[in-house]
Amino acid sequence: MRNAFEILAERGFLYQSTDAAVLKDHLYEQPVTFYVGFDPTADSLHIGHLLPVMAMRWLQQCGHRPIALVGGGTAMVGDPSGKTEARPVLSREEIDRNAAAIKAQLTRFLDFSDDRALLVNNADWLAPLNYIEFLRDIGRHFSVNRMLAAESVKQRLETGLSFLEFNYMLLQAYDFHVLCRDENCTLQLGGQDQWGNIVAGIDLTRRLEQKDVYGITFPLLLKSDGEKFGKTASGAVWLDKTRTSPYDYYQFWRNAEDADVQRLLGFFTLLPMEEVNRLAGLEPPTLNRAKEVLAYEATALAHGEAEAAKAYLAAGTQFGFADPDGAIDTSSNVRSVKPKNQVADLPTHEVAHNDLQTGIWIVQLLKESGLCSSNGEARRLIRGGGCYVNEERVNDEKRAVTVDDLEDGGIMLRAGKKNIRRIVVAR
RNA sequence: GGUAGGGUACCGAAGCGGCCAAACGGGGCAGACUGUAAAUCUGCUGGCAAUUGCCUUCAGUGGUUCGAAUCCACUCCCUACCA
Repeated sequence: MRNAFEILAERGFLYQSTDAAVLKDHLYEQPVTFYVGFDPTADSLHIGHLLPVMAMRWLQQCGHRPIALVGGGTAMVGDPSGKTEARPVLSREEIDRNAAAIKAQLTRFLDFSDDRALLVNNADWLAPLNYIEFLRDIGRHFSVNRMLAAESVKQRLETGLSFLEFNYMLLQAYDFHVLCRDENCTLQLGGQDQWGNIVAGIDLTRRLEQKDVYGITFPLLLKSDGEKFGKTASGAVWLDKTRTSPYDYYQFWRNAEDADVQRLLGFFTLLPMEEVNRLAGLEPPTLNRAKEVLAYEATALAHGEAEAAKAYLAAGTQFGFADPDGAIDTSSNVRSVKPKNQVADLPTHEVAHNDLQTGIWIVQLLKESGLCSSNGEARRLIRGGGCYVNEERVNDEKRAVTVDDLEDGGIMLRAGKKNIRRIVVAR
């Protein structure tokens, strides 16, 4: 079996790590238990969480055991770092509910059977902590001088940070120690901003357990132009299909920029790197095939092959297929999904037959179908020439959509180039 | 606790009694161009109604005024220096 460390390195997951040679050996010698922290602030993961999840998947596939740690304890005190708007303080019930939902999503990526992966909540050990004991047993091991030297703290020092925020490092370090003690966890992974906390955890664990433990950070995922990744007009891209439909999820990946394709294939698909490099090296127009593969594979991981195929066909019917003849070789199953002559399986919006009979005001329909968030926005869209009914531009803000617009049992409503709803009559 | 400076729309940042739904930049959306890409150019960017209108918004509360984001009082929060 190939070494997990090599796989992560080759796919671009490694930003920093503790001594690479030692860590590599460590991952060679035995199955290793490792952990990644997640904030239970919502009942769904989004694309921003996906990089660690994929890394966990690779590690698990190499025989190692993942622990997903939900930061219930830290969520109970709120987030100090967002000084403009503090993260809401969550109750234990909310956290438990969110944790359960997150676990359900992780199940698509990780195998939780027979304790091959764990989900833990740090509230279990953080909440009962006694301040005096914590100071005595844990606080004594931390040097404020060293903490101040940490890059993350240095930056915050410019704008100021509260004592609570300053303490996050101790709490996270404590997490690592607990997991090492109770689950023999010897590796922590996290975003590149977590480096200081991870190192703190390593130091603490070494002192308290006399054990060597390790850390890895991931690169910060940005678009090639330096913009934040994973945000769209309508906010975050969620893994929950009721928040982000599989079609929209597919489209998010399909709309990747040229310059990002290689990295994204490495991170978010399971294709071998030779193939990733080959696909990413395709000449510009056919490079779109690589984006289709990316979108298909990523959607298949999150929602299953059937949903991925549906999204692929729907999007392709709408915008065209990059490689209809299958000339480009790929190991992805997308190659066996053949375009059929059928009504594209687009996100739909139902309307009552009566309403359609009398006619539905286009502005209202745009809003109700979720394409626009207000009537004003819908009007602006129409004024800007971005609204289409059945591929015909709408110029009249007063237009009504009626039964006469039905084609093949539905009405195509489009906002801009890429946002489509198929309006159907509710039965 | 003291002193000084701040809190403006998604973000940054002007405005400092009426012409302010609030300059400018970024972001976002749309149009053109394209490859469902990038870059570029153009328009839009609080809500409701819609040919001149109404409503909500400039940390919060209360006041002065015909009229406040702009003045006053108190409260909350942030930043810096001092203790």
